[in-house]
Amino acid sequence: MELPELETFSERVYWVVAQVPSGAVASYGQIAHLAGAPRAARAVGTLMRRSKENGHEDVPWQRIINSKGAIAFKGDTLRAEHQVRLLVAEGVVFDDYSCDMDTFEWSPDHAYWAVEW
DNA sequence: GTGATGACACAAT
DNA sequence: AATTGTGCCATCA
Repeated sequence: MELPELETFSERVYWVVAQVPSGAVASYGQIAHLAGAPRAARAVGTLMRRSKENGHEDVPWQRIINSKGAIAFKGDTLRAEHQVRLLVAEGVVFDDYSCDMDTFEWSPDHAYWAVEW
């Protein structure tokens, strides 16, 4: 695949997230880093929450969790359970709203991840 | 332009 | 292990 030339941070984030394969997960911080803003993990969370209304209904938002391997918004039980269901269906093993990052965290394996946006 | 808001991350309790 | 405090930063109002 080719590295697209995306202007805005949000577009780059959505593109990176789209690269995460089924059966794997990635942290907000990892996505922020790959999108060129290493410390913008928090902003990535905002973008995942709003992905649908931003016109990115197809991005696998459910694969983005926090750095500890847990669902980020335990407050919203309904939504959290939905996310876990989706991930389990993809083969990720969850226990008490969290999974083992050593096993399931996505490892980007292409050289172009080193390029600068 | 300015300040408030989070699906974060990390260190210190 | 769980909670609290700080830093962060793209969005939104």
